Amino acid sequence: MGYDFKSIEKKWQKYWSDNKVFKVDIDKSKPKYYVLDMFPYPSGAGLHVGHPLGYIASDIYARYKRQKGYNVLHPMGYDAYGLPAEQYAIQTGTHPAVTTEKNIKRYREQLDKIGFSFDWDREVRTNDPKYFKWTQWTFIQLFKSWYNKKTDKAEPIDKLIKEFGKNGNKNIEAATTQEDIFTAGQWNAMSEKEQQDILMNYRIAYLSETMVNWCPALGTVLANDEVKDGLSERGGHPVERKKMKQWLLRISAYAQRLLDGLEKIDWTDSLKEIQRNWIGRSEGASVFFPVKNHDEKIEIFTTRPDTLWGATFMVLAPEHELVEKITTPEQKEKVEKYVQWAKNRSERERMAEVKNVTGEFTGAYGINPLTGDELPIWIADYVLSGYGTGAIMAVPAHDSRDFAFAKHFNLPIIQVVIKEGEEPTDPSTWEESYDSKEGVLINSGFITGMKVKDAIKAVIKKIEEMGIGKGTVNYRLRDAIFSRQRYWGEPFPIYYKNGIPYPLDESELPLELPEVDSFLPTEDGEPPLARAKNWKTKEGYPLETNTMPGFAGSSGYYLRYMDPHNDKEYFSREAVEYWRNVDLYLGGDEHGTGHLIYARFWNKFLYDLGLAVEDEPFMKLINQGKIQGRSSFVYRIQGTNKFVSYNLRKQYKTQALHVDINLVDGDVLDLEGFRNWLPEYKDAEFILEDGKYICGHEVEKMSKSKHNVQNPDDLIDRYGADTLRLYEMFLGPLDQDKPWDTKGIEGVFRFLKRLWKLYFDENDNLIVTDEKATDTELKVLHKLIKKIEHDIENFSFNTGVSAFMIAVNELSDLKSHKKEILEPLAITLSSYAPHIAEELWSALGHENSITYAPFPKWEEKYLKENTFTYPVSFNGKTRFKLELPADLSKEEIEKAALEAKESQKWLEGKTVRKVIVVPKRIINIVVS
RNA sequence: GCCCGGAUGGUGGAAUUGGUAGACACGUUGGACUUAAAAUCCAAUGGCCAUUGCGGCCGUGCGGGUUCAAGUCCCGCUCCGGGUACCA
Repeated sequence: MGYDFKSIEKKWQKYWSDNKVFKVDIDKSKPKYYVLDMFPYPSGAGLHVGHPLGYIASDIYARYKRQKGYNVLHPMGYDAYGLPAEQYAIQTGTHPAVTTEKNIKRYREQLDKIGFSFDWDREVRTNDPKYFKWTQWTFIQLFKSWYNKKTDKAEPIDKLIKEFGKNGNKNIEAATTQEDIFTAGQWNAMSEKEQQDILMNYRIAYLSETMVNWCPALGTVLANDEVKDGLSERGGHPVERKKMKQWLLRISAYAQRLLDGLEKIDWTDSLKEIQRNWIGRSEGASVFFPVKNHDEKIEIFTTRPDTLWGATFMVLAPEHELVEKITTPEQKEKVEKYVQWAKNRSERERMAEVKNVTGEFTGAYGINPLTGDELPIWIADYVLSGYGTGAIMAVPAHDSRDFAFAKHFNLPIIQVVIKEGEEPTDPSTWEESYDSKEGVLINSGFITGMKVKDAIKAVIKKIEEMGIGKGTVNYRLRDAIFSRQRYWGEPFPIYYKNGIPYPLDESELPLELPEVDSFLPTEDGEPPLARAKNWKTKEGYPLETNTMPGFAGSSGYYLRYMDPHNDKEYFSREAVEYWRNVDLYLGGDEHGTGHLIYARFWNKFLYDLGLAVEDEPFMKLINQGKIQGRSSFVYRIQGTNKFVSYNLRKQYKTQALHVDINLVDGDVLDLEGFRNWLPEYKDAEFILEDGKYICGHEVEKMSKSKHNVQNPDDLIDRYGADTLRLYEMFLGPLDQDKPWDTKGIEGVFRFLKRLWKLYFDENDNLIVTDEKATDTELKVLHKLIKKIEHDIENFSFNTGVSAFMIAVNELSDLKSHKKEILEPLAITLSSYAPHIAEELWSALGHENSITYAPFPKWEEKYLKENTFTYPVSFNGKTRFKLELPADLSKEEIEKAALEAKESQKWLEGKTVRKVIVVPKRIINIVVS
């Protein structure tokens, strides 16, 4: 029978599940360790081999940590809301809950076959009312909170209301869109509606009329991170800018904390960089420019206040509120036309035409508050309404965009910064602007001669003294649009009374989705929930018809895992104080600007509320690379049904067609299988080479349409889960993208069969003995333990697998069948290949699972080498090898090397200049 | 454009962080076992030259440099992948 993986894996999977081997509870006698995989969306297509890659790695780590004595929390669940199930519902009428349930079932079956050590008792699903109750609850807290800049945290809105009643808002420093100052008297005199409108400007979850990314094809708005290149990330549909009333989360209030938090977490530099760019902090100054013959002032933002003397014009975003007021009658028509044109352009058009310079003169002039110069005010869509103040001073000499604009419209260019030691030149002859912050100021009043950095500080100080501006920091990070005009998501716990939104009482939660007759928007463009009958509170007030976006449910799930069945609170104090936060988080880096920002924000908010106990949710994060597909191709001679083998294809005019990789074995096509694959190939003819049809191949994305999807079930069927686990790890470094090549899996399968043979003979008799192990055997074992420990801790799983192979090869050569060696070997292997390890463990007479067997300790004494084989080089070139006792001194080594008979040939007629000896490394003899 | 990664045999990849380049596998070739195949085992396998023996030369995308010694460090490129995109 030999290594019968099928029965072994079935047996142990059942054992783990029946005995709840991986169930964990709070155990204060042990240190905790929290290993988490990114929340999967259960898609209808099921898993392909790329999906479990991260799960296998995290599972190895979780199992290893258990053996190192940690109490390991390793849960799994489902991010169950999502567009695919809803799109399917629209097409077929099948309720998304039904589709989702079905997909989850399939997903679970696939996961179970791989032998993961999840504590399934902690499973959560975002569409489960017991779960989303707390998503809704958090939303209510966000609604009832404001961000106090003085304490730098979220605080209850009630406190703010009291303060308004006492002192108005003059003493409040908040993250807010409220600009007008009011007194307590004014506040108390306001109507309920007026008060609520003002509070809305402070709430962290707030309703606002803003420009949104509207995707007509999906019938919903999208968050910034859900739009890529002007198209929706899901489905690739065009996205427009549209002004709509939407729920938003005031994540911008947390921009600085999100930035600072990156310093203390162990993520890859590239991911931190992605987040830093997304947050986009820039320091500069805001300066007020009076408008000639108007009372209005234009506030501009600049990172280069030192270049104020180089400003030659101003530019407003077409949407800027002052455009209408300041435009002169003569320019009115042109300006209106431009504004209209800019407004109607789609996001994609705008982005595609970035290099085209467009704009219009308003006829108005701004006044440079430092120089008194009059600057023509233009509008142009290269200035964005959403960033800074939507207005700039243009310094064409030192900003490439202003430069292009000035060139195009023939506006003056004045140089005010120069590289040290250079002479000024005429900017009108320049090919490009000088944007660098390196340099010295010229033609700039009191800052002339200063270095840029000092000049910036000096100007900020000056404008602050003059009261015409101040140093400010701007962030690119925008508030997150939090409502979707879709059905399949969490309903908002919000109702409207006289048009004013109010949160439901917490006792009303969870608010479940209503039944609807169709999953499409209504005829008047209302979201699907508007179709529901009786979508109102028991008092009869209408409920919010938007639903929450995908990231709502996935932003706090790691906290819920700590205490998933708690129906009184999100999670208990006790649970969060024990589990705290995620120690190791594994997933793809495509979540850099989405989930990973939102979850950090969500966590910080809960931290401010005193619920979360750590202000960063994910301490260490590893991005697993993607597994790419390896596509196979056949070459059809154009216009025929004849296929020519790869190496002969050049002789014909051919067309390369994807062929199902299951019909190809080592690039050789299964001709019969191919003919039966699709009806059109039934009568296919072939031109063979050496009697075979050789296919071409290419590495590309794994996808159904490319017929290169490898699904794990087939491989498990043929080789078993342990082989699959080992092979996925063996493919290469975890964080690198790598192509999938099924061929190599044979190698790890052979390894497991060889391993098996260390324990059993051909007749399945256990051949493990109690004989004392030799030093050589012990060295093999301890070398392995040391290496595996090191590799797991460094997430170098691929080299770990080869270490196992080396050890098993060596033990096979030694014909080693000793328990003293083979028992620790089984434990060491058990995190990688848990099924076979359990089987071996039980064959060795153990009755408990290997899961909690302590990880063996390696000992230095077994690793000692008596001799070392030195590579001896001459002038850096290795010439021969010399075995010497390991404990020789440098001088003795040098002597031995020079005296070795192989050395003579290289020393002949040469002078020894120098001998470099690095003990246990190398000997290098320099001759000339 | 800007910001990150990366480039090592026919293939996936290793290399204790400056110290024997190509571990471990796949593939290929040859051999053993077998009536045969599968499975298994053994051997060879970076390139070129030599092969009568030793052996020699070249070699980690390209060009320079530092060093006794460079895949690894520095400078300058090329190509590939990812992120971002008028963010003032």
